Amino acid sequence: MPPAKIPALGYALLGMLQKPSSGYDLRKIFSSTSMKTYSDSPGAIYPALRRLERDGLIRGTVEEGSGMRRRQIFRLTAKGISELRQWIALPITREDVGSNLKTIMLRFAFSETAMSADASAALLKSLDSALTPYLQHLREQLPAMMNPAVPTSARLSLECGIRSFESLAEWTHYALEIYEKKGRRKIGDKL
Amino acid sequence: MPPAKIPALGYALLGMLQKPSSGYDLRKIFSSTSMKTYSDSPGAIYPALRRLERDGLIRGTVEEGSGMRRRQIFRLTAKGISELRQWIALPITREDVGSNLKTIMLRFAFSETAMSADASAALLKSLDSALTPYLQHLREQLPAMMNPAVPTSARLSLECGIRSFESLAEWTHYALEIYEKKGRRKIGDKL
DNA sequence: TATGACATGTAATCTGTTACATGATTAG
DNA sequence: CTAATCATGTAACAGATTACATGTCATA
Repeated sequence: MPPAKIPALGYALLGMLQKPSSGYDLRKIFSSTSMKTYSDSPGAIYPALRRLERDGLIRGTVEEGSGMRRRQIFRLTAKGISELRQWIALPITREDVGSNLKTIMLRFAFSETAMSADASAALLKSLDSALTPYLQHLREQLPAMMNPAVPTSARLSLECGIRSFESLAEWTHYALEIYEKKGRRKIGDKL
Repeated sequence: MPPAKIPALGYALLGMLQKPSSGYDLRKIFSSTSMKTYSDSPGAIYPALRRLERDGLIRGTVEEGSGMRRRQIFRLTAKGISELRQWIALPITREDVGSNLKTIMLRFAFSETAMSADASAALLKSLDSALTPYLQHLREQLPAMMNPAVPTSARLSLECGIRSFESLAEWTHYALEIYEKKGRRKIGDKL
């Protein structure tokens, strides 16, 4: 079996399955949070779960509690955990920042429980490195937009992008500080 | 023919076709800008153009310049222009802010040329109205994340979202100010 | 016991991705 | 002339959306 390409929805499911859940549980969580971007329709989630099970990344067991409705609980297999970790730890490129930001944030959100606080901090550093050249690239496009022939709304759209990535860079530094403090506290505890 | 659902890629093409272009031109623009989110592969763009033509929203004419390669130039039809305008002017809901932000920004970027500066300002006001309750909803989730059982990375992800929407709200006000200044200047010119 | 919410799914359709194919034109 | 690039596409496939289908359990 070659590595098998898993779409974003699949990884979102893997990440959520760090806590064993039924398809219905997952759907509820997806539709009530921003994860609904990855789809919250049964026609997407159930087939995706079946594919993950087919590929040996999760395993479902039918729960037979007395007086309970039939529910199938899915759990990560060892293979599923390692696939999830490998996906989280993927290096972040300039292109990712532009097109897969949501996925990057999802990886970060999962990183601490699936791996460690150190892995979370490493992801943030990787993001910061990708962010710097990306922001520079955006800023370089600004002078061309100052041409009066370019409509104001097009220039403002670019400015919106620049601001949002600046804000993301600030958050990255803020988040890194928190992990650094945590690290120091942990060392302090040992003394 | 019922209104015919047009996917995001279709609207992105309609917007870009405010300037008549060939499929190849469009592909180049898409792959060199952030529009690549809507796909830059020929297998998506050419079929999408054909669908738009089938629905009477654009019309292609083969260009026969001497010593030029065969190129088909697509233009918006009257129906295409009105479909584009109607899409741009769609009201913005709280849900849109969470899941279709990219599309909203695309609509804004097109708004001034396809409609007017007034329409751009109206879109910004609509965005601002949707943003306020959405931000409130995000902020309400924060206390639950302060529970030490919740991993830091999950809380930080939420904070990232809050910050990015705060920054978007600031940009909205900044952009609105610019349109208001423009409006005053226009009135001043008439005096 | 009937109504509605729970839990799971399927089928038709559409769109996008990937990878390949084709001819025409320009550069070396 | 031949290699690259321009400009246009096609075919096979995977995945998502929408809408519907099924049975189970709680409650009124």
